[in-house]
Amino acid sequence: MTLALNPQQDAAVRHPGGPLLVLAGAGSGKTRVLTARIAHLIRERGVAPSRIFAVTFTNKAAGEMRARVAALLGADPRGLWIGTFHALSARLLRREATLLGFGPNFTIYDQDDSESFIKRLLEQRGHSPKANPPRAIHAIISGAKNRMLLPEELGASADSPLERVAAEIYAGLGPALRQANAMDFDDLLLLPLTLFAEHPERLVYWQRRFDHVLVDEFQDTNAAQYRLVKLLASEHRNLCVVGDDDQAIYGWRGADVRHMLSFQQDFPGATLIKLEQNYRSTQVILDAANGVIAENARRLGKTLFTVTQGGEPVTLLTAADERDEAEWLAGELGRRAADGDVAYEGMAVLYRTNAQSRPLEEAFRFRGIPYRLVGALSFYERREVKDVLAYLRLIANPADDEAFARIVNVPRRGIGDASFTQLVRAATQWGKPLLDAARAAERIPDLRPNVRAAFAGVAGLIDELRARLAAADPATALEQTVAAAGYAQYLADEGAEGVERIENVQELIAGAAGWAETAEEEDDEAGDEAGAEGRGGGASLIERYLTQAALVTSADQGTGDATGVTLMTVHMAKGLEWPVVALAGLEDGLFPLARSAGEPGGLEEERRLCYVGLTRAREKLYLSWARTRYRTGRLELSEPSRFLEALPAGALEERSTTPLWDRSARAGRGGARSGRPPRAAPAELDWEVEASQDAPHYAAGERVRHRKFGGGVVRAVSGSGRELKVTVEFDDQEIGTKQLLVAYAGLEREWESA
DNA sequence: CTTTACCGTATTTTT
DNA sequence: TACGGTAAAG
Ligand SMILES: Nc1ncnc2c1ncn2[C@@H]1O[C@H](COP(=O)(O)OP(=O)(O)OP(=O)(O)O)[C@@H](O)[C@H]1O
Repeated sequence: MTLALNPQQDAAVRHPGGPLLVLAGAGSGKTRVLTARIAHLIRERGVAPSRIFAVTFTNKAAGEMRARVAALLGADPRGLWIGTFHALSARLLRREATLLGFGPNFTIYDQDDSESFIKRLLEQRGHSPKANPPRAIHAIISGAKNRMLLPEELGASADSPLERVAAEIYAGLGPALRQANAMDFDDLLLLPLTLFAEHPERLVYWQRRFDHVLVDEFQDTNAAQYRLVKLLASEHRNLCVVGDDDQAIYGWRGADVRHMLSFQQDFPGATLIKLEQNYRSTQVILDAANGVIAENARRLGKTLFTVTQGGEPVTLLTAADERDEAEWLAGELGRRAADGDVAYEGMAVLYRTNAQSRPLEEAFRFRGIPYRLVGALSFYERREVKDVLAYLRLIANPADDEAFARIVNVPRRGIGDASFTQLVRAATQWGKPLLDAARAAERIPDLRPNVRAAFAGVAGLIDELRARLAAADPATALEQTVAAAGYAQYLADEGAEGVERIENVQELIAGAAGWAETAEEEDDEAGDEAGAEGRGGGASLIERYLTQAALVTSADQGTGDATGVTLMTVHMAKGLEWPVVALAGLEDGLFPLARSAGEPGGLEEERRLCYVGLTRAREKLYLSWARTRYRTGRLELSEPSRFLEALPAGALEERSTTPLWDRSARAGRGGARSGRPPRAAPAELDWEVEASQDAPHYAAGERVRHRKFGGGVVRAVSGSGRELKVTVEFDDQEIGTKQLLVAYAGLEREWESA
């Protein structure tokens, strides 16, 4: 099997060696090139899979690329190192942990773990978590780590009290994590660099360990990541990176597009290949995307063409509110599916923020349209899943204080804050992990006997589980743990919600069993490496399972089985494609999101994000915005996104859910040039016309009906034109009396609807 | 120590 | 609106 390639793609795939930068726009086949190149290296150039280090943006992308390489080769590329930076670093660090003062069984702390770890650190150091939200502290520390700043450097540049505290906590965080034998996400990227700096011979080893390094989505590489691949490739210089500066959307996380420029300086003589043919989208879609991105000033400059001329016009929908928007999209996608040209699996609705998913879900459910929500919450972030995994973590790593803190009183054992604080005090004093302190609870002063027994009981439970299950497979270990801890009973006591949680735990166990089946195949490879690296045995199955669980995100899940229309943020859609794509919530303030547009370079990043969203579509693109939207419980009035102004008028088809708001109805008025998005018309005039048509006649005492609040009586009228407000006393006592803007409230006179 | 109730704050995006 | 964290009560 082979992949069709154009000459430029082919040149990149067959590039003999040395630094190679593939710079290309959306849908030009960058990922395809990377895949084909890996297969080419293995098959045509005789490179052993285990000597290739390939970085993808998500675990899912890694899995897919691996599968495609396997299909091209006709055999699984056993031993291939492919994964995200975090996953690959973790794998490397498992083999090098001892040199860095960690055990090979270290735990990986996710954001939740890190935040609550920081919270305990704050409390220990007498800082109030209220005045210093752990979330904010963690964000500051993480930002510093991403910029590769040391605690002292952060402290020196701190100009707010919060930053000062963050610097102090940062200084204590490293040692504390080391004591817990744990690393956070940022450490995974930084510690390999530390290793190489402190142990140059290990750098040499790893430089010789791989012959080729490849990086996908290079534009979203941060400083530590870039440094890592630079170091790994600095001897053989076989570094192939592919990226698109217009799709750099993780600047807020420390990624820096400028690496695309420095690449050619860091690797003099690097080959540059540009791919200019887009194979994904119709001309119409490409024109729309190009129109938007053209407004960015800071670009490397690329051209992009397609042979798929024409195409369906882009539909721009104006909706009254977010429910209206969702209902229209659901109806439209349903209609399209019924027509039979595209299945639900070939459709996606993308949006800027996760909060926007709710009305969409409701609309899809209402119409019975299957959908697949790729949410903010990963399965592994659910409370019950984290609880059970915390037990497993303690089995693997008894020093994992965060895990211990999590389960010490779960299920309830009568251990409260006061007792726990005593335990922490003792552990700190002894310089021991919490589990050790609990085991020695009889030596802790000022504890009630039952609490003492409870501590000893947890410690005994963990010890017993570890003795019995340390070498077991993850599914068995989880199952036995849940049984021994009485966790299922604990959930069952929570009632209806607990039942769902129990199901999730069962799903976790089933998932672990499935994971072990695929993981065992990689096992011989791990054995080989253990020999090659001269470190006895690789990570245990449980350790590897936990690593995977910590690094798997929501984007990686919901892969196969549950099918339907995909709902996800634009960020998570990077690298994906569907025949039909809807980009929803295109309102100023939401997309571009006001908060990020305010930051330096923020608006351009928002625009790139929009470009990413638009270029996910192959055949048909819907864009939509809502005049009003509930945000944080408050009703917001919106203007269409400024990005819509950049759309070429030619192939735009405008729709509106409300005839009154249909611009064609007002087309006769001067000033509204045809084909321009609504924002181009003077907003002031629009609103006045609408308000005067819609709501001239309200009077006190009149019965009205609100789509959300139900029926009520008008008590007062104030303002005029677009400011016209009515005070309505609703029948529902819970709702009470509200003042509403007539222009937006969607009020009806009750007799009209009756 | 546990449960409940209320209040304040928060939603940007994710490894 | 909704969750999480805190305060007060049981
Ligand atoms: N030479 C080719 N012939 C046919 N189809 C191709 C060719 N190259 C790429 N494609 C198709 O174009 C689409 C986009 O390819 P791919 O995902 O590799 O692009 P990309 O540059 O990584 O895109 P993006 O940057 O937007 O994620 C895929 O459906 C792929 O199969």
